[in-house]
Amino acid sequence: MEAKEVLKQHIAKTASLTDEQFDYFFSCFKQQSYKKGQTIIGEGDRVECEYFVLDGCLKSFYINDDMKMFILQFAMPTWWASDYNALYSGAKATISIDCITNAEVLCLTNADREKLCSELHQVEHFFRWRTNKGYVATQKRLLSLMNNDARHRYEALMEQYPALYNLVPKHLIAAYLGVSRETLSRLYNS
Amino acid sequence: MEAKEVLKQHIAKTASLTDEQFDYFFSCFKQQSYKKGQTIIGEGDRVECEYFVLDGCLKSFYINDDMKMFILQFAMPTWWASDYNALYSGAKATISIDCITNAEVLCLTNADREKLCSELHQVEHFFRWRTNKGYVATQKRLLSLMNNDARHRYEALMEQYPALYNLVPKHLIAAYLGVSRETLSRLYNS
DNA sequence: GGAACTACGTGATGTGCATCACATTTTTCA
DNA sequence: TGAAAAATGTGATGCACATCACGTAGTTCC
Repeated sequence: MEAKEVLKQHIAKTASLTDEQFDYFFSCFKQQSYKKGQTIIGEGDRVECEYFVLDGCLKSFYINDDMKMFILQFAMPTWWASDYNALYSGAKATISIDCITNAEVLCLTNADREKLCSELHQVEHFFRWRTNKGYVATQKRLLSLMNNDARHRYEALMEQYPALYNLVPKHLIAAYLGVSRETLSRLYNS
Repeated sequence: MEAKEVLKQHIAKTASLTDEQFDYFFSCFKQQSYKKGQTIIGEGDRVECEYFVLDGCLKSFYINDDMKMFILQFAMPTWWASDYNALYSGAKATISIDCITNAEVLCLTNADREKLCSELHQVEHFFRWRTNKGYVATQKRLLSLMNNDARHRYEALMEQYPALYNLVPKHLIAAYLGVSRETLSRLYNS
């Protein structure tokens, strides 16, 4: 399917735009291809855009002082990703994004999003809903991290996103769950 | 200060409403008083409203099967609280809210918020920004939970919200940080 | 003002998971 | 296609924190 059509159907679930409005909306996006392993946002970068995934899989992550990686999100097709703190505030990126597989994305600059939101009420509506969904999901994950042990979290993740099992290396799944790769390995070999 | 004025100044930071628009906006809120210990949202309730805190302190929390409590948020004046998953989806509450101190709040029903958002573009703008802020803060807390040990998290919390130290019992701070009350007690007595 | 409840402190013990170390397999790419 | 790099498996050891148990101080409220 066309990039345009993918985005259109995605938006249509929560906002109703006329064809002209959607054409204008879509015209603000820039399509871009990335290779596996390529960096989209690096630590310390100025963050200009957010990214809508058309194809492939991204990860957004944080690396601490001991070079340990923590994954915030695996971004699959129709998911959005960015360092939203940096993007909204103008601060430098603390969250990085790179490509787990080759990827095809649509880029939208912060300036264009704000412009679209102020020009088209329905676009603002869409972004409110999207952000709300992310907020609720993140709260749920926070609770899961406090409440459940590593095995529970692993099983819950595999149940919700079975595709991840073959798509992303195990040590990245560990970095998402917040356990060491060794512990994760022991979990599913028993 | 008047409830109306508190809300007005709060909104004005991110949205510009005319006086008439704000009057209409405010007319959708219902002011309510609660006593210390009182439940605002109980597990399993239908959630009708979200709450804007004028005075006092609320907590939003989850209780697991072992009756262990995990606190998502301490809601202080000018903060918003609800079970947003239940509120938006119509599902029954899994998050509860009650009062740590006597409290004064403004209630806004889900239906009224959606109505206001669709009628007044600036209101939708406000709620997009508020939710975005919550999203970013929750992500940050998730990272902190994965990255830092209990002492770090405790010190970061006390630095950011020193008022909590005298305002809320220590075992609730423990439930927020995701450690046992015993461990927390040992942390700051050393 | 005394009983009941809640908050808090602190020792002893247990455990889930991290860390270190090294072997093995799989993937990458020149 | 063969060498280097990345991913994975597995044992041994250590530690941060949970849990249990019990004592004390402060608060609530009939």
